[in-house]
Amino acid sequence: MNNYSNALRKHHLKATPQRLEIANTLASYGHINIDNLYEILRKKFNSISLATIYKNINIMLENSFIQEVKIPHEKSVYELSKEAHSHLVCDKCGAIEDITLDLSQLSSTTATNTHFKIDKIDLVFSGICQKCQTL
Amino acid sequence: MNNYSNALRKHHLKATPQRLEIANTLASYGHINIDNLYEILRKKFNSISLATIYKNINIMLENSFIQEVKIPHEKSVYELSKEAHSHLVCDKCGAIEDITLDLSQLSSTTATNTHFKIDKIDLVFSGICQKCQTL
DNA sequence: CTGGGTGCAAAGTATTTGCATGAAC
DNA sequence: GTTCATGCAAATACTTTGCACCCAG
Repeated sequence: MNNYSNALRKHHLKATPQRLEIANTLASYGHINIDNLYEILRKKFNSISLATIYKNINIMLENSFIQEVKIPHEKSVYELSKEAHSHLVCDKCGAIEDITLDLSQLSSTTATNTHFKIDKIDLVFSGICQKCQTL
Repeated sequence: MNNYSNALRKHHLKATPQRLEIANTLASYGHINIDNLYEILRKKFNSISLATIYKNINIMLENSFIQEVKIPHEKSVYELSKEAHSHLVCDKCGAIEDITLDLSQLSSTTATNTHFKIDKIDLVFSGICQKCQTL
């Protein structure tokens, strides 16, 4: 279990026990939505407020400590910031996996064709994971 | 102005004036969120209810007459169903453009590497459109 | 200490539901 | 005629805000 105190402070966030637990939970689950995060944090802090979760998620997003991932037909999930990557979502079990792809070619071709200056690519593959294919 | 009566019926949706106007509005705007759609429809049907908008958007999604597009940091927008394509979003003016890309290579490589059976790809480029670059 | 975070309650916003009426087919 | 859509009002769900108290730095 990593200690995220310094990481939080680097992002101008005080390292409170609630925030450390959010960081640990994101680290161990990979991706999680607000409601699940709240349920998990309640086990450790039985009086934690949903407002605290929202306030922290919002300020962590503003300070780029975490990122939001928008999944088709689902509530947004959140993950710790890391190098750019894409996502795979299983439509059967809901599992979310990260995958690092080289999209530089796609990006530059698209920039040329559209005259957009491209800063970011959000890419989500939906399908059926290996485990669910065999069920 | 296309007539969407038959298209609606093909998707098992009765062709009401409200639905026809939703279809026309989506066609002319390309992409639109719930609130803007409501404001536009109110000009034609001054007593239209927001509940009607929500009910129609939901049933049109279920019947695949329209698709939802999730844009980073924005409310979802909706578009008429058409062949698979990706989106470009301008972070400055909010403009959304369609682009058709051949992602078959990317898709098959990813399927091989992850053992996912991939059904759908949601791809959004964020950046600055040509117009906003010159301002 | 001091600024900022927490928890609670309340407010605000977004979305869905139930039902009576009315329109599509 | 029957089925389903509409509009209204109410209910529910989701998210933010204000404030008193408390903790991290």
